Amino acid sequence: MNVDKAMEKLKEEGYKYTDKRMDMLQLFKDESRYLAAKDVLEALKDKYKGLSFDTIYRNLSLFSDLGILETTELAGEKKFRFTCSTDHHHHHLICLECGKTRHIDECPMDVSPVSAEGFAVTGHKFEVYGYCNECQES
Amino acid sequence: MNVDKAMEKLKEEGYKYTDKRMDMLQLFKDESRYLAAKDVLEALKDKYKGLSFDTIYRNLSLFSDLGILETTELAGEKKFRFTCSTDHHHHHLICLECGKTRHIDECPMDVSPVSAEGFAVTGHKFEVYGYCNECQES
DNA sequence: GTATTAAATCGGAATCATTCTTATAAATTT
DNA sequence: AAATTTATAAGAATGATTCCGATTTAATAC
Repeated sequence: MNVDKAMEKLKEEGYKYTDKRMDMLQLFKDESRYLAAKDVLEALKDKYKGLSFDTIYRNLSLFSDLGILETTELAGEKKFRFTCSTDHHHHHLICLECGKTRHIDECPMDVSPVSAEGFAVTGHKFEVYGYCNECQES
Repeated sequence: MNVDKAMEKLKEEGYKYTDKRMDMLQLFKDESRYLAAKDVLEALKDKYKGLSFDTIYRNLSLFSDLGILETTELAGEKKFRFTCSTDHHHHHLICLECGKTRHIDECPMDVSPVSAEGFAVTGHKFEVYGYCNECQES
């Protein structure tokens, strides 16, 4: 996934081109880590002085619906990152400080599938937490 | 873990005996599933008319600090359940409707440990979601 | 290039879960 | 029973997120 592809996808689906959307996507591209809504506001508020949370949340949720962003919930906050280009299902090692990630290729559901009689499995979450190089120092 | 042991633990640690704590613990014992603060309030509000969220949250957090309750975060809510009696590390299959659980004995971190150079791992989360028998019907 | 239309944005209010504060009440100790 | 310490109620405060009405803007039709 990259910015151009994402903007194309928006167009295909009948959504409009706006500078704010473009800049939001560029931000996720540049950062390539999990960001919260407030991080996005922080990054763009200088360029767009009246930028509202509503706009950010609306677009984050749109991007995530279109598969442009991946999402997780960490410490009571929704976090978003550019969908990884690796097209196969995978998980992440996540820095609790800055949101930076590393891939985990092996999915526990493949290695030893979980199932239970009468229980309809619909999804799973596997995340490993810690602190990245840079964040350990501070 | 059971109600009596939990109340003993409270006493050992210098906390006071109150009917509300006892009833909260009994509730978790009876339900044996993940409950949110509002579920606890709902269950006890008839017996204790002025029961406040503060009391519930304070006690939930105390119980969880003492290892009496396990906790997870689901759909933006903190959820709590009686700590499983199996004393070894394990995970859960969780019903998204009612919070009922099944054990998953195998931990993905044992099967194929995740590590990464320069990344200090501090924890992980593995949960499988779905719908239990009863909740599938409705 | 202007008019039309549908979608996007702003600004602030509303909501929801959770935490904090201060005064009062209850449990434990003496 | 009095003194001490912890627990509680009630409501205010907080933080993240969503909703709403009015306005603006992008895409499309003319």
